Amino acid sequence: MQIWEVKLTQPAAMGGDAYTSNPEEQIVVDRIYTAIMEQRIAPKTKLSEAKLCEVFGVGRMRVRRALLLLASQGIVDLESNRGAFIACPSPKEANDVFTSRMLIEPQLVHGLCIAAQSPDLSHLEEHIKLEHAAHADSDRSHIIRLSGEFHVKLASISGNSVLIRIIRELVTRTSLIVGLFGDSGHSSCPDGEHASILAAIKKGEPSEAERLVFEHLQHIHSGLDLSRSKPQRPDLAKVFGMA
Amino acid sequence: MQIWEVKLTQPAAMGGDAYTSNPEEQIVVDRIYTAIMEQRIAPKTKLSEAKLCEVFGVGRMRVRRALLLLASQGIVDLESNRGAFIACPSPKEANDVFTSRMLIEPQLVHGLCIAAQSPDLSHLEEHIKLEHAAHADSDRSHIIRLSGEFHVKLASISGNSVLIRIIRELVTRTSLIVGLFGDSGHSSCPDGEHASILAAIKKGEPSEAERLVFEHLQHIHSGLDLSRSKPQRPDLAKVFGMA
DNA sequence: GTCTAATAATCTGTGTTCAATATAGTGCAC
DNA sequence: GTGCACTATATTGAACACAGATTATTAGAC
Repeated sequence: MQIWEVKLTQPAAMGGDAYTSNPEEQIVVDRIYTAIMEQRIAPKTKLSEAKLCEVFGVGRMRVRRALLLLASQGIVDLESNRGAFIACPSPKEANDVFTSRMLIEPQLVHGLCIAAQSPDLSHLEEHIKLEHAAHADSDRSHIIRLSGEFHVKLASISGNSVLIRIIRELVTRTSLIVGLFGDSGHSSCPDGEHASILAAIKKGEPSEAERLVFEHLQHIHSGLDLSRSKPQRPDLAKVFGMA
Repeated sequence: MQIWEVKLTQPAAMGGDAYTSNPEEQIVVDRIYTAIMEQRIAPKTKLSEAKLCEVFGVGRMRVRRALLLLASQGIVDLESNRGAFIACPSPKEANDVFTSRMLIEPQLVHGLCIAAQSPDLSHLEEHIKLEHAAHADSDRSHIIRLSGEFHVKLASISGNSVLIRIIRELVTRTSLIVGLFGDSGHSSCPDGEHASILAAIKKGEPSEAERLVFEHLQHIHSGLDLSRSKPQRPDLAKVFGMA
Protein backbone atom coordinates (compact mmCIF):
# COMPACT_ATOMS: atom_id res chain seq x y z
CA MET A 1 0.00 0.00 0.00
CA GLN A 2 2.54 2.61 -0.98
CA ILE A 3 0.41 5.70 -1.33
CA TRP A 4 2.94 8.49 -1.14
CA GLU A 5 3.16 10.96 -3.90
CA VAL A 6 4.80 14.17 -2.94
CA LYS A 7 7.61 14.69 -0.51
CA LEU A 8 8.82 17.64 1.45
CA THR A 9 12.07 17.60 3.31
CA GLN A 10 11.88 21.01 4.91
CA PRO A 11 11.01 21.44 8.60
CA ALA A 12 7.35 22.18 7.99
CA ALA A 13 7.03 24.77 10.74
CA MET A 14 5.55 23.69 14.01
CA GLY A 15 2.77 26.21 14.23
CA GLY A 16 1.34 27.48 10.97
CA ASP A 17 -2.07 26.30 9.97
CA ALA A 18 -1.45 27.01 6.32
CA TYR A 19 -5.10 27.88 5.85
CA THR A 20 -5.73 30.88 8.05
CA SER A 21 -3.02 33.09 6.66
CA ASN A 22 -3.31 36.07 9.03
CA PRO A 23 0.08 36.09 10.69
CA GLU A 24 -0.93 38.26 13.66
CA GLU A 25 -3.38 35.88 15.24
CA GLN A 26 -1.33 32.86 14.29
CA ILE A 27 1.16 34.09 16.86
CA VAL A 28 -1.49 33.96 19.55
CA VAL A 29 -2.56 30.50 18.46
CA ASP A 30 1.01 29.25 18.37
CA ARG A 31 1.86 30.64 21.78
CA ILE A 32 -1.11 28.93 23.34
CA TYR A 33 -0.34 25.82 21.35
CA THR A 34 3.21 25.54 22.65
CA ALA A 35 2.14 26.50 26.15
CA ILE A 36 -0.16 23.51 26.09
CA MET A 37 2.45 21.29 24.47
CA GLU A 38 4.86 22.16 27.25
CA GLN A 39 2.10 21.67 29.78
CA ARG A 40 2.70 25.07 31.29
CA ILE A 41 -1.02 25.75 31.14
CA ALA A 42 -3.55 23.45 32.73
CA PRO A 43 -7.04 22.44 31.61
CA LYS A 44 -9.91 24.55 32.86
CA THR A 45 -7.67 27.60 32.87
CA LYS A 46 -9.72 30.62 31.93
CA LEU A 47 -8.44 32.51 28.92
CA SER A 48 -9.77 35.97 29.57
CA GLU A 49 -9.97 38.04 26.43
CA ALA A 50 -8.75 41.18 28.13
CA LYS A 51 -5.73 39.48 29.67
CA LEU A 52 -4.75 37.81 26.41
CA CYS A 53 -5.01 41.19 24.73
CA GLU A 54 -2.53 42.84 27.03
CA VAL A 55 -0.26 39.81 27.26
CA PHE A 56 0.10 39.50 23.50
CA GLY A 57 -0.46 43.16 22.71
CA VAL A 58 -3.08 42.55 20.08
CA GLY A 59 -6.65 43.69 19.58
CA ARG A 60 -9.61 41.86 21.02
CA MET A 61 -10.67 40.86 17.53
CA ARG A 62 -7.51 38.88 16.96
CA VAL A 63 -7.81 37.21 20.32
CA ARG A 64 -11.35 36.14 19.62
CA ARG A 65 -10.43 34.76 16.22
CA ALA A 66 -7.57 32.83 17.77
CA LEU A 67 -9.86 31.44 20.46
CA LEU A 68 -12.39 30.36 17.86
CA LEU A 69 -9.67 28.60 15.92
CA LEU A 70 -8.50 26.78 19.03
CA ALA A 71 -12.08 25.91 19.90
CA SER A 72 -12.63 24.37 16.48
CA GLN A 73 -9.77 22.02 17.25
CA GLY A 74 -11.16 21.02 20.60
CA ILE A 75 -8.29 22.64 22.45
CA VAL A 76 -10.34 25.30 24.20
CA ASP A 77 -13.96 25.30 25.21
CA LEU A 78 -16.02 28.35 24.35
CA GLU A 79 -18.84 28.79 26.81
CA SER A 80 -21.47 31.33 25.96
CA ASN A 81 -21.28 34.50 27.99
CA ARG A 82 -18.71 32.87 30.22
CA GLY A 83 -15.54 32.94 28.21
CA ALA A 84 -12.88 30.60 26.90
CA PHE A 85 -11.26 27.84 28.91
CA ILE A 86 -8.50 25.40 28.15
CA ALA A 87 -10.34 22.23 27.28
CA CYS A 88 -10.64 19.60 29.94
CA PRO A 89 -10.90 16.37 27.96
CA SER A 90 -13.26 13.75 29.30
CA PRO A 91 -12.08 10.16 29.60
CA LYS A 92 -14.06 9.36 26.48
CA GLU A 93 -12.40 12.16 24.56
CA ALA A 94 -9.05 10.91 25.76
CA ASN A 95 -9.82 7.45 24.46
CA ASP A 96 -11.06 8.84 21.18
CA VAL A 97 -7.87 10.78 20.63
CA PHE A 98 -5.69 7.79 21.38
CA THR A 99 -7.83 5.49 19.28
CA SER A 100 -7.51 7.89 16.38
CA ARG A 101 -3.78 8.12 16.76
CA MET A 102 -3.45 4.35 16.97
CA LEU A 103 -5.49 4.10 13.82
CA ILE A 104 -3.57 6.68 11.82
CA GLU A 105 0.02 6.83 12.93
CA PRO A 106 1.03 3.18 12.48
CA GLN A 107 -0.21 3.29 8.89
CA LEU A 108 1.52 6.58 8.40
CA VAL A 109 4.85 5.21 9.53
CA HIS A 110 4.30 2.11 7.44
CA GLY A 111 4.19 4.31 4.39
CA LEU A 112 7.13 6.32 5.60
CA CYS A 113 9.37 3.27 5.48
CA ILE A 114 9.02 3.33 1.73
CA ALA A 115 8.97 7.06 1.16
CA ALA A 116 11.48 8.39 3.68
CA GLN A 117 14.86 9.49 2.37
CA SER A 118 18.12 10.15 4.09
CA PRO A 119 17.68 13.90 4.72
CA ASP A 120 14.41 13.15 6.49
CA LEU A 121 16.00 10.47 8.60
CA SER A 122 18.98 12.56 9.61
CA HIS A 123 16.58 15.31 10.55
CA LEU A 124 14.79 12.91 12.86
CA GLU A 125 18.09 11.73 14.29
CA GLU A 126 18.94 15.33 15.03
CA HIS A 127 15.62 15.66 16.80
CA ILE A 128 16.20 12.61 18.96
CA LYS A 129 19.54 14.05 20.00
CA LEU A 130 17.69 17.14 21.17
CA GLU A 131 15.37 14.93 23.15
CA HIS A 132 18.30 13.23 24.83
CA ALA A 133 19.85 16.59 25.60
CA ALA A 134 16.63 17.76 27.20
CA HIS A 135 16.51 14.57 29.21
CA ALA A 136 20.06 15.16 30.37
CA ASP A 137 19.19 18.68 31.45
CA SER A 138 15.95 17.49 33.08
CA ASP A 139 14.29 20.32 31.18
CA ARG A 140 10.70 19.20 31.62
CA SER A 141 9.09 21.71 29.26
CA HIS A 142 11.46 20.82 26.45
CA ILE A 143 11.18 17.10 27.05
CA ILE A 144 7.43 17.20 26.76
CA ARG A 145 7.29 19.45 23.73
CA LEU A 146 10.00 17.60 21.85
CA SER A 147 8.25 14.30 22.53
CA GLY A 148 5.16 15.61 20.84
CA GLU A 149 7.04 17.26 18.03
CA PHE A 150 8.67 13.99 17.10
CA HIS A 151 5.34 12.65 15.99
CA VAL A 152 4.57 15.79 14.05
CA LYS A 153 7.94 15.60 12.33
CA LEU A 154 7.27 12.01 11.42
CA ALA A 155 4.10 13.13 9.72
CA SER A 156 5.95 16.00 8.07
CA ILE A 157 8.09 13.56 6.14
CA SER A 158 5.03 12.50 4.23
CA GLY A 159 4.74 16.03 2.87
CA ASN A 160 1.00 15.60 3.18
CA SER A 161 -0.26 18.84 4.65
CA VAL A 162 -3.62 17.34 5.49
CA LEU A 163 -2.11 14.56 7.53
CA ILE A 164 0.36 16.92 9.16
CA ARG A 165 -2.46 19.11 10.38
CA ILE A 166 -4.43 16.17 11.71
CA ILE A 167 -1.45 14.77 13.58
CA ARG A 168 -0.51 18.14 15.01
CA GLU A 169 -3.97 18.60 16.39
CA LEU A 170 -4.04 15.11 17.88
CA VAL A 171 -0.60 15.53 19.42
CA THR A 172 -1.60 18.79 21.05
CA ARG A 173 -4.73 17.28 22.48
CA THR A 174 -2.62 14.40 23.71
CA SER A 175 -0.48 16.86 25.64
CA LEU A 176 -3.59 18.12 27.36
CA ILE A 177 -4.70 14.59 28.14
CA VAL A 178 -1.34 13.47 29.47
CA GLY A 179 -1.18 16.59 31.60
CA LEU A 180 -4.59 15.80 33.02
CA PHE A 181 -4.50 12.06 33.54
CA GLY A 182 -0.82 11.26 33.34
CA ASP A 183 1.46 10.39 36.17
CA SER A 184 3.50 13.57 36.61
CA GLY A 185 6.44 11.31 37.45
CA HIS A 186 7.31 9.73 34.12
CA SER A 187 7.41 11.68 30.91
CA SER A 188 4.75 11.44 28.22
CA CYS A 189 6.82 9.44 25.73
CA PRO A 190 8.96 6.65 27.15
CA ASP A 191 12.53 7.44 26.24
CA GLY A 192 14.15 5.22 23.67
CA GLU A 193 11.00 4.22 21.84
CA HIS A 194 11.36 7.08 19.39
CA ALA A 195 14.84 5.84 18.60
CA SER A 196 13.69 2.29 17.93
CA ILE A 197 10.91 3.54 15.67
CA LEU A 198 13.41 5.53 13.69
CA ALA A 199 15.69 2.50 13.53
CA ALA A 200 12.92 0.39 12.06
CA ILE A 201 12.20 3.03 9.44
CA LYS A 202 15.87 3.20 8.58
CA LYS A 203 16.09 -0.54 8.15
CA GLY A 204 13.04 -0.36 5.92
CA GLU A 205 10.87 -2.67 8.01
CA PRO A 206 7.32 -1.36 7.59
CA SER A 207 5.53 -3.95 9.70
CA GLU A 208 8.03 -3.64 12.51
CA ALA A 209 7.83 0.17 12.49
CA GLU A 210 4.05 0.01 12.39
CA ARG A 211 3.98 -2.30 15.39
CA LEU A 212 6.44 -0.16 17.36
CA VAL A 213 4.39 2.98 16.83
CA PHE A 214 1.23 1.21 17.89
CA GLU A 215 2.83 -0.13 21.03
CA HIS A 216 4.42 3.23 21.73
CA LEU A 217 1.02 4.88 21.75
CA GLN A 218 -0.37 2.01 23.77
CA HIS A 219 2.32 2.55 26.39
CA ILE A 220 1.45 6.20 26.74
CA HIS A 221 -2.25 5.38 26.87
CA SER A 222 -1.86 2.68 29.48
CA GLY A 223 0.18 5.05 31.62
CA LEU A 224 -2.88 7.20 32.16
CA ASP A 225 -5.26 7.08 35.06
CA LEU A 226 -8.53 8.19 33.56
CA SER A 227 -10.35 8.35 36.87
CA ARG A 228 -8.25 11.18 38.22
CA SER A 229 -8.16 14.86 37.26
CA LYS A 230 -6.38 17.78 38.81
CA PRO A 231 -7.72 21.31 38.58
CA GLN A 232 -5.43 24.31 38.57
CA ARG A 233 -5.54 27.98 37.68
CA PRO A 234 -2.12 29.47 36.98
CA ASP A 235 -1.58 33.11 36.21
CA LEU A 236 -1.61 33.88 32.50
CA ALA A 237 1.02 36.58 32.71
CA LYS A 238 3.48 34.12 34.23
CA VAL A 239 2.70 31.33 31.78
CA PHE A 240 3.43 33.51 28.80
CA GLY A 241 6.30 35.42 30.36
CA MET A 242 4.33 38.67 30.12
CA ALA A 243 5.37 39.33 26.50
CA MET B 1 -5.84 -4.51 16.26
CA GLN B 2 -9.26 -4.12 17.76
CA ILE B 3 -9.08 -0.67 19.25
CA TRP B 4 -12.72 0.23 19.70
CA GLU B 5 -13.98 1.22 23.08
CA VAL B 6 -17.15 3.20 22.98
CA LYS B 7 -20.03 2.87 20.59
CA LEU B 8 -22.78 5.19 19.51
CA THR B 9 -25.67 3.98 17.44
CA GLN B 10 -27.50 7.25 17.02
CA PRO B 11 -27.37 9.19 13.74
CA ALA B 12 -24.64 11.60 14.89
CA ALA B 13 -26.01 14.58 13.02
CA MET B 14 -24.46 15.51 9.73
CA GLY B 15 -23.50 19.05 10.49
CA GLY B 16 -22.62 19.84 14.08
CA ASP B 17 -19.04 20.38 15.00
CA ALA B 18 -19.56 19.48 18.64
CA TYR B 19 -16.92 21.96 19.70
CA THR B 20 -18.17 25.36 18.60
CA SER B 21 -21.47 25.22 20.36
CA ASN B 22 -23.04 28.47 19.09
CA PRO B 23 -26.09 27.22 17.25
CA GLU B 24 -26.66 30.39 15.20
CA GLU B 25 -23.47 30.31 13.20
CA GLN B 26 -23.50 26.55 12.96
CA ILE B 27 -26.48 27.00 10.67
CA VAL B 28 -24.42 29.11 8.34
CA VAL B 29 -21.58 26.62 8.40
CA ASP B 30 -23.92 23.71 7.75
CA ARG B 31 -25.68 25.42 4.88
CA ILE B 32 -22.40 26.13 3.16
CA TYR B 33 -21.22 22.63 4.00
CA THR B 34 -24.17 20.94 2.36
CA ALA B 35 -24.11 23.33 -0.56
CA ILE B 36 -20.57 22.19 -1.20
CA MET B 37 -21.47 18.55 -0.60
CA GLU B 38 -24.20 18.81 -3.19
CA GLN B 39 -21.82 20.65 -5.49
CA ARG B 40 -24.27 23.49 -5.94
CA ILE B 41 -21.50 25.95 -5.24
CA ALA B 42 -18.29 25.96 -7.23
CA PRO B 43 -14.71 26.66 -6.15
CA LYS B 44 -13.52 30.25 -6.43
CA THR B 45 -17.03 31.49 -5.70
CA LYS B 46 -16.81 34.66 -3.68
CA LEU B 47 -18.61 34.55 -0.35
CA SER B 48 -19.39 38.19 0.24
CA GLU B 49 -20.03 38.95 3.88
CA ALA B 50 -22.88 41.32 3.15
CA LYS B 51 -24.67 38.86 0.88
CA LEU B 52 -24.33 36.02 3.35
CA CYS B 53 -25.73 38.31 6.02
CA GLU B 54 -28.92 39.01 4.14
CA VAL B 55 -29.26 35.49 2.76
CA PHE B 56 -29.05 33.91 6.21
CA GLY B 57 -30.44 36.85 8.11
CA VAL B 58 -27.66 36.94 10.69
CA GLY B 59 -25.20 39.57 11.82
CA ARG B 60 -21.87 40.11 10.17
CA MET B 61 -20.17 38.78 13.29
CA ARG B 62 -21.71 35.39 12.87
CA VAL B 63 -20.87 35.26 9.21
CA ARG B 64 -17.26 36.07 9.86
CA ARG B 65 -16.99 33.43 12.56
CA ALA B 66 -18.51 30.88 10.22
CA LEU B 67 -16.10 31.81 7.47
CA LEU B 68 -13.16 31.53 9.82
CA LEU B 69 -14.33 28.09 10.85
CA LEU B 70 -14.64 26.99 7.26
CA ALA B 71 -11.25 28.46 6.49
CA SER B 72 -9.66 26.48 9.29
CA GLN B 73 -10.89 23.35 7.58
CA GLY B 74 -9.49 24.33 4.23
CA ILE B 75 -12.94 24.67 2.71
CA VAL B 76 -12.78 28.38 2.06
CA ASP B 77 -9.80 30.62 1.42
CA LEU B 78 -9.62 33.84 3.35
CA GLU B 79 -7.68 36.44 1.38
CA SER B 80 -6.70 39.55 3.22
CA ASN B 81 -8.74 42.61 2.30
CA ARG B 82 -10.28 40.65 -0.55
CA GLY B 83 -12.80 38.42 1.11
CA ALA B 84 -13.69 34.76 1.37
CA PHE B 85 -13.77 32.34 -1.53
CA ILE B 86 -14.73 28.72 -1.82
CA ALA B 87 -11.42 26.91 -1.81
CA CYS B 88 -10.01 25.80 -5.12
CA PRO B 89 -7.92 22.78 -4.18
CA SER B 90 -4.66 22.38 -6.02
CA PRO B 91 -3.79 18.99 -7.53
CA LYS B 92 -1.40 18.44 -4.64
CA GLU B 93 -4.12 19.19 -2.11
CA ALA B 94 -6.39 16.80 -3.94
CA ASN B 95 -3.80 14.08 -3.71
CA ASP B 96 -3.17 14.82 -0.06
CA VAL B 97 -6.85 14.49 0.76
CA PHE B 98 -7.17 11.20 -1.06
CA THR B 99 -3.96 9.87 0.40
CA SER B 100 -5.21 10.71 3.87
CA ARG B 101 -8.52 9.03 3.25
CA MET B 102 -6.85 5.94 1.85
CA LEU B 103 -4.68 5.86 4.94
CA ILE B 104 -7.48 6.28 7.47
CA GLU B 105 -10.71 4.82 6.13
CA PRO B 106 -9.59 1.27 5.37
CA GLN B 107 -8.27 0.91 8.92
CA LEU B 108 -11.44 2.45 10.22
CA VAL B 109 -13.62 -0.05 8.42
CA HIS B 110 -11.33 -2.84 9.50
CA GLY B 111 -12.12 -1.99 13.08
CA LEU B 112 -15.78 -1.59 12.28
CA CYS B 113 -16.05 -5.23 11.25
CA ILE B 114 -15.43 -6.12 14.88
CA ALA B 115 -17.33 -3.31 16.54
CA ALA B 116 -20.37 -2.83 14.33
CA GLN B 117 -23.69 -4.13 15.60
CA SER B 118 -26.96 -4.82 13.87
CA PRO B 119 -28.63 -1.42 14.46
CA ASP B 120 -25.61 0.26 12.86
CA LEU B 121 -25.74 -2.07 9.89
CA SER B 122 -29.45 -1.69 9.29
CA HIS B 123 -28.97 2.07 9.46
CA LEU B 124 -26.39 1.81 6.71
CA GLU B 125 -28.67 -0.41 4.69
CA GLU B 126 -31.35 2.20 5.01
CA HIS B 127 -28.90 4.76 3.73
CA ILE B 128 -27.94 2.70 0.72
CA LYS B 129 -31.62 2.39 -0.14
CA LEU B 130 -31.81 6.16 -0.13
CA GLU B 131 -28.86 6.25 -2.47
CA HIS B 132 -30.57 3.88 -4.86
CA ALA B 133 -33.73 5.95 -4.73
CA ALA B 134 -31.77 9.07 -5.57
CA HIS B 135 -30.14 7.22 -8.44
CA ALA B 136 -33.56 6.17 -9.69
CA ASP B 137 -34.78 9.74 -9.56
CA SER B 138 -31.56 11.01 -11.17
CA ASP B 139 -31.49 13.55 -8.37
CA ARG B 140 -27.92 14.69 -8.79
CA SER B 141 -27.69 16.80 -5.63
CA HIS B 142 -28.96 13.98 -3.46
CA ILE B 143 -26.80 11.38 -5.11
CA ILE B 144 -23.68 13.37 -4.48
CA ARG B 145 -24.51 14.27 -0.91
CA LEU B 146 -25.62 10.80 0.05
CA SER B 147 -22.46 9.33 -1.43
CA GLY B 148 -20.40 11.48 0.88
CA GLU B 149 -22.62 10.93 3.86
CA PHE B 150 -22.18 7.20 3.59
CA HIS B 151 -18.54 7.56 4.53
CA VAL B 152 -19.40 9.86 7.41
CA LYS B 153 -21.97 7.40 8.68
CA LEU B 154 -19.43 4.63 8.49
CA ALA B 155 -17.20 6.69 10.73
CA SER B 156 -20.12 7.46 13.01
CA ILE B 157 -20.46 3.80 13.89
CA SER B 158 -17.14 3.99 15.66
CA GLY B 159 -18.64 6.52 18.04
CA ASN B 160 -15.29 8.26 17.96
CA SER B 161 -16.07 11.96 17.68
CA VAL B 162 -12.51 12.79 16.73
CA LEU B 163 -12.52 10.40 13.82
CA ILE B 164 -15.98 11.48 12.77
CA ARG B 165 -14.89 15.07 12.56
CA ILE B 166 -11.78 14.20 10.57
CA ILE B 167 -13.73 12.09 8.10
CA ARG B 168 -16.45 14.69 7.67
CA GLU B 169 -13.87 17.31 6.83
CA LEU B 170 -12.10 15.05 4.36
CA VAL B 171 -15.37 14.03 2.71
CA THR B 172 -16.41 17.64 2.27
CA ARG B 173 -13.09 18.54 0.73
CA THR B 174 -13.46 15.53 -1.52
CA SER B 175 -16.74 16.94 -2.79
CA LEU B 176 -14.94 20.11 -3.74
CA ILE B 177 -12.21 18.14 -5.46
CA VAL B 178 -14.57 15.89 -7.38
CA GLY B 179 -16.54 18.95 -8.44
CA LEU B 180 -13.38 20.54 -9.73
CA PHE B 181 -11.53 17.71 -11.38
CA GLY B 182 -14.18 15.07 -11.78
CA ASP B 183 -15.91 14.04 -14.92
CA SER B 184 -19.34 15.59 -14.56
CA GLY B 185 -20.67 12.51 -16.29
CA HIS B 186 -20.25 9.74 -13.71
CA SER B 187 -21.08 10.29 -10.08
CA SER B 188 -18.49 10.67 -7.37
CA CYS B 189 -18.97 7.23 -5.82
CA PRO B 190 -19.43 4.31 -8.23
CA ASP B 191 -22.78 2.79 -7.43
CA GLY B 192 -22.75 -0.61 -5.82
CA GLU B 193 -19.39 -0.30 -4.11
CA HIS B 194 -20.98 1.02 -0.96
CA ALA B 195 -23.20 -2.06 -0.90
CA SER B 196 -20.29 -4.46 -1.25
CA ILE B 197 -18.40 -2.68 1.52
CA LEU B 198 -21.38 -3.06 3.79
CA ALA B 199 -21.70 -6.69 2.81
CA ALA B 200 -18.08 -7.36 3.80
CA ILE B 201 -18.66 -5.69 7.15
CA LYS B 202 -21.77 -7.77 7.71
CA LYS B 203 -19.92 -10.98 6.94
CA GLY B 204 -17.25 -9.89 9.38
CA GLU B 205 -14.38 -9.95 6.91
CA PRO B 206 -12.05 -7.16 8.01
CA SER B 207 -9.35 -7.62 5.40
CA GLU B 208 -11.88 -7.80 2.60
CA ALA B 209 -13.72 -4.70 3.81
CA GLU B 210 -10.46 -2.88 4.19
CA ARG B 211 -9.45 -3.74 0.65
CA LEU B 212 -12.81 -2.74 -0.78
CA VAL B 213 -12.71 0.67 0.86
CA PHE B 214 -9.19 1.27 -0.38
CA GLU B 215 -10.11 0.32 -3.92
CA HIS B 216 -13.29 2.34 -3.70
CA LEU B 217 -11.30 5.46 -2.90
CA GLN B 218 -8.80 4.56 -5.57
CA HIS B 219 -11.59 4.34 -8.13
CA ILE B 220 -12.82 7.81 -7.27
CA HIS B 221 -9.29 9.15 -7.31
CA SER B 222 -8.42 7.62 -10.66
CA GLY B 223 -11.60 9.08 -12.12
CA LEU B 224 -10.19 12.58 -11.71
CA ASP B 225 -8.40 14.62 -14.28
CA LEU B 226 -6.10 16.80 -12.21
CA SER B 227 -4.96 18.91 -15.12
CA ARG B 228 -8.35 20.45 -15.71
CA SER B 229 -10.26 23.02 -13.70
CA LYS B 230 -13.47 24.87 -14.40
CA PRO B 231 -14.21 28.32 -12.95
CA GLN B 232 -17.72 29.52 -12.23
CA ARG B 233 -19.49 32.19 -10.20
CA PRO B 234 -23.08 31.30 -9.40
CA ASP B 235 -25.42 33.62 -7.56
CA LEU B 236 -25.47 33.10 -3.81
CA ALA B 237 -29.14 33.89 -3.42
CA LYS B 238 -30.02 31.12 -5.86
CA VAL B 239 -27.64 28.59 -4.35
CA PHE B 240 -29.15 29.00 -0.91
CA GLY B 241 -32.70 29.47 -2.11
CA MET B 242 -32.76 33.00 -0.68
CA ALA B 243 -33.58 31.83 2.87
C1' DG C 1 -10.19 51.48 -31.13
C1' DT C 2 -7.40 50.09 -27.36
C1' DC C 3 -4.63 50.68 -23.47
C1' DT C 4 -3.49 53.28 -19.42
C1' DA C 5 -4.29 56.13 -15.57
C1' DA C 6 -7.13 58.27 -12.24
C1' DT C 7 -11.20 58.46 -9.64
C1' DA C 8 -15.24 56.56 -7.46
C1' DA C 9 -17.58 52.95 -5.20
C1' DT C 10 -17.71 48.76 -2.72
C1' DC C 11 -16.06 45.67 0.62
C1' DT C 12 -13.15 44.12 4.25
C1' DG C 13 -10.54 45.07 8.65
C1' DT C 14 -10.44 47.23 13.04
C1' DG C 15 -11.48 49.90 16.89
C1' DT C 16 -15.24 51.63 19.83
C1' DT C 17 -19.56 51.62 22.26
C1' DC C 18 -23.45 49.70 24.37
C1' DA C 19 -26.33 45.94 26.01
C1' DA C 20 -26.87 41.33 28.16
C1' DT C 21 -25.39 37.80 31.04
C1' DA C 22 -22.82 35.67 34.70
C1' DT C 23 -20.31 36.05 38.91
C1' DA C 24 -19.07 37.76 43.25
C1' DG C 25 -20.06 40.31 47.21
C1' DT C 26 -23.18 42.06 50.62
C1' DG C 27 -27.09 42.25 53.49
C1' DC C 28 -31.08 40.23 55.51
C1' DA C 29 -33.88 36.66 57.35
C1' DC C 30 -34.37 32.39 59.67
C1' DG D 1 -24.20 30.79 62.01
C1' DT D 2 -26.06 29.49 57.71
C1' DG D 3 -28.70 30.03 53.64
C1' DC D 4 -31.00 32.85 50.35
C1' DA D 5 -31.88 36.98 47.77
C1' DC D 6 -30.50 41.11 45.84
C1' DT D 7 -27.24 44.32 44.10
C1' DA D 8 -23.00 45.68 41.94
C1' DT D 9 -19.16 44.67 39.08
C1' DA D 10 -16.78 42.60 35.47
C1' DT D 11 -16.68 40.18 31.20
C1' DT D 12 -18.54 38.62 27.00
C1' DG D 13 -21.57 39.40 22.83
C1' DA D 14 -23.09 42.25 19.25
C1' DA D 15 -23.97 46.43 16.62
C1' DC D 16 -22.03 50.67 14.79
C1' DA D 17 -18.86 53.53 12.54
C1' DC D 18 -14.67 54.64 10.38
C1' DA D 19 -10.33 53.73 7.97
C1' DG D 20 -7.74 51.15 4.52
C1' DA D 21 -7.57 48.50 0.45
C1' DT D 22 -9.13 46.62 -3.75
C1' DT D 23 -11.78 46.61 -7.77
C1' DA D 24 -14.61 48.64 -11.22
C1' DT D 25 -15.66 52.46 -14.05
C1' DT D 26 -14.67 56.32 -16.74
C1' DA D 27 -12.00 59.57 -19.05
C1' DG D 28 -8.03 60.60 -21.76
C1' DA D 29 -4.14 59.80 -24.77
C1' DC D 30 -1.76 57.31 -28.27
